[in-house]
Amino acid sequence: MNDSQTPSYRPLYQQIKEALLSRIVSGDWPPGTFIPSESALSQEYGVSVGTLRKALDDLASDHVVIRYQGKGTVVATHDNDRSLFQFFHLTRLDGTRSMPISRVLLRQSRPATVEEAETLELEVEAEVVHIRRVRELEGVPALLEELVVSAARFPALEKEPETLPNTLYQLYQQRFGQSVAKAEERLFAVAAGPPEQKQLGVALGSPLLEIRRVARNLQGEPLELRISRCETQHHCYFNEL
Amino acid sequence: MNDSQTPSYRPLYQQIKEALLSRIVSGDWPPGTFIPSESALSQEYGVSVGTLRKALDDLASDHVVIRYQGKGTVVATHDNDRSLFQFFHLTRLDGTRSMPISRVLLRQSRPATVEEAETLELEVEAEVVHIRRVRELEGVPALLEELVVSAARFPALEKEPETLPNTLYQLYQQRFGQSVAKAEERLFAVAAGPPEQKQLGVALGSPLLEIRRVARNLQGEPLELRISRCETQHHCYFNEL
DNA sequence: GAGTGGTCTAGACCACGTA
DNA sequence: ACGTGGTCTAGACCACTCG
Repeated sequence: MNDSQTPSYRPLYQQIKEALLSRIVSGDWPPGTFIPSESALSQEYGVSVGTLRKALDDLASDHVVIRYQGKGTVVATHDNDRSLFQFFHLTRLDGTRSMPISRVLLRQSRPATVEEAETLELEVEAEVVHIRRVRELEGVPALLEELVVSAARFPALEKEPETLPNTLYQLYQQRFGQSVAKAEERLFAVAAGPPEQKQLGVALGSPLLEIRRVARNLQGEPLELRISRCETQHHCYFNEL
Repeated sequence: MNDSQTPSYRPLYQQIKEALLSRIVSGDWPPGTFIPSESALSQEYGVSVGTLRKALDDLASDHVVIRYQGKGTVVATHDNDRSLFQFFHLTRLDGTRSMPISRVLLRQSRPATVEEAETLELEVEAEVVHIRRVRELEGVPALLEELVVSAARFPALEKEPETLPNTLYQLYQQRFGQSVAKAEERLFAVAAGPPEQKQLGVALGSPLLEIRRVARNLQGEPLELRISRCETQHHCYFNEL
């Protein structure tokens, strides 16, 4: 994936791609705005339309921008349907999706644990915001979620309005200028403990699906560590290969 | 994904892509062979190199062919490293992969259950081959796998040499001309039963990760139903979003 | 050096959305 | 009617592999 070697040759379209990406990251083109047309950009950078096009196509396949024929190219947001479902793999048994409804149980600021600091690449005991919530699918509590972000990167997140939006990533993007661009998930099977017993109404020790996700921004820096525990009687984690 | 609408307009490169795909499916170009060069194919089909190139790039991103600069374009096989790992998402906790070692416990031909017939799109009680095996990771039994395929599509599979290869998909491809091109996986958390207790050495009722996979060929027809139950103390299911 | 895929160009036309 | 992205062309040169 990463070339630590000096590439000794770097295609023009990749340089253009980087230039465009840096303008997006810098806030020059905020999420949701239309960027200049292909021909305008190709003139600005002094390259052919085809080369600029390849750069934009690359960004589109990375979900950084979305192209609409006849309209233009827009910087991706987290309220686009496609973007919403990029990070939510829990579906009904037949593969259809449904929107979860969230209820926040805990919101606090505290020092990071060693594991959290390491994962989020923070100083030891740096301040983090910790949120715990239950998410319902089809009206049934299905998920117990713990999530942790850097308090420095998301200042006063714990003081946000009582009703956090369902899609936290939208909040990260709009309030803090941090777009979740990619994530890694590790899945485990674990036994339900007292918290899950209480919140999800499952038996102590019954099997749950644990999803540990590290969400990253456009530059690849870790933004959020999220641990979800999910009951899989009515839903499952769906993945296409 | 699917256009059930009459498209009323179909880009040339998509038609070319289909034509190339049909030649691969038909066995005209078997897996592992190099197909003609871009310029040769563009002449044959009477289109520009750019158009033919776009068709090939599409097939490459579908993992149907693999392109090597300076060498040529080869029909994908299941012994390429990349193809091997497309369907195997179990990794060590740090995300690194290791090759599993398989031991077959059972191999029999029998009528399909209702669920199997439905999933594999077979007549009720059509004959299927059923294989059960244990797979070891790092020398520790980690997976108990049940898999079922159509006996008509894989004739005499149950009489294959005693030592089935580790990568069954390679066997499907080489012996039966069936390439697994894509798959859907559904993940659940389940409690270990007596078989898992015996084969994996885990406690009765301990949580296991269940992976239900339907593997499909290039045409999208279901080839194999596979149910794996996995212990997640030393390994996990890894997914990048 | 010959052949392959990868990049880059310049320009034409098409399909789509909006006004 | 106009501007956008999508397709298609023809040709040049570059980087890589191999004999």
